[in-house]
Amino acid sequence: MPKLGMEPIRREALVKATIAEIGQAGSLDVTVAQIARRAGMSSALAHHYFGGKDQIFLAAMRHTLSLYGAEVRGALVMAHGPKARVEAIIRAGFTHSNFRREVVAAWLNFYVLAQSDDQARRLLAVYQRRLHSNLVYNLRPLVGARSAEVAVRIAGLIDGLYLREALSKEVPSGDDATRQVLTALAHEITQADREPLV
Amino acid sequence: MPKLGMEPIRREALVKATIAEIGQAGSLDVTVAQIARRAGMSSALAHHYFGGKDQIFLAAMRHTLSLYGAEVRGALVMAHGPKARVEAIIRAGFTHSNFRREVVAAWLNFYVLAQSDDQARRLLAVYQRRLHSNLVYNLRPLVGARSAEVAVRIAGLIDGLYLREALSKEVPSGDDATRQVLTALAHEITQADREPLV
DNA sequence: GTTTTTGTTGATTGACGAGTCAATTAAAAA
DNA sequence: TTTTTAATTGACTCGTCAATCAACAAAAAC
Repeated sequence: MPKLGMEPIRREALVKATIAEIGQAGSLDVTVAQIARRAGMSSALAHHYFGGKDQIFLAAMRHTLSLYGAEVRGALVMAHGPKARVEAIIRAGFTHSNFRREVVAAWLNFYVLAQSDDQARRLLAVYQRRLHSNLVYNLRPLVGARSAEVAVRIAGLIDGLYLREALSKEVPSGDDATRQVLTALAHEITQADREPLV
Repeated sequence: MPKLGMEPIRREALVKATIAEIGQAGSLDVTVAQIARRAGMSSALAHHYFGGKDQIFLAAMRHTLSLYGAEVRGALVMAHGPKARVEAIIRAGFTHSNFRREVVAAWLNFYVLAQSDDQARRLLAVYQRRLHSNLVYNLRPLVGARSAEVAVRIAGLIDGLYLREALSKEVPSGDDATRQVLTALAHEITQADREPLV
């Protein structure tokens, strides 16, 4: 039955199945056979297309990351003005879709992987730098020269609240977290207004 | 050679070895044999005292957690006045010792485990609640009724900055992170001074 | 119509690892 | 002194899993 051009289809199916399996297990403790079965093929085929388990994981991570990136970009095109843009970035991180089991699991295990796997760490750095420069750029009109510093706090707060929300409740509320970050942002802006020359 | 009363000694050695192995691997992907060898005993003995791998991990997590708790408590007794106490809590999270390889690995894998293991999740909740109420209590004189809300932001910022610092650089700087959180705290206090009645 | 290329899998290998158990040692209790 | 109890391990079982490979199927190229 070899229909041609199966490779991209198989790869995508495997990536999705990988994310689903990781989400179900909560860890990277999933076998190639499980992934392949969910993707509707033999484990040998998974090895054939990806070469090894690590490659499959990396591809899954890249996919999760790019979904997040797309979400941020999508939110940004609909936002006009610096404040709306910063708010869009914040909101994008706490979307319902970002709190799905699989996505949380992907992120947490991504962090774990980043300790030992250089490729994972680099991927993470890319995402963080993009988010950071996005924030810095749009914060400048709001908080002036302190922009870079403020961006660190906002980004850190996003990550920290995401982590807490994802782990503490069964049904995470992105709205609570969003409100918290927006409040912090408001403080930063107020602060800037008090020291307009700094 | 059965000297009596070996159990607590063996347990402690196993817990320490577990943390060290997790730190070296960066993940929970360590074998009981590895742990036991590092602790200077056979793997059978590890099973004898702990019953299984999961129990060993849980004990290691509890140990890491209690070390952190002790650090916070130690910092608190030397701090007088609400502001100094809040600052002490913040500083305690970014100590050099908290950025050691093994400790970072323990925390990250703890988060991963908390998704699927109920005991781990409960342990994490305990730590978070303690930190939260500590913050709320000491923040009240500083920010009044907003205390609870502010505590969420401070705690979130601590976690987020810790995560970023631990993963982005090879040599994490607790000082940078501490400064960032203290600045955020200053903003919150300023904000409180502007709305003294709320 | 033959050959090459792409897709596909069952079967197998080789390694590893968690947990068990019977057996050994020596201290302590009786 | 005999017996119980704690400490300890080597050897073994049973299962799992990543990775490989030979072989087969069908479309495309020649």
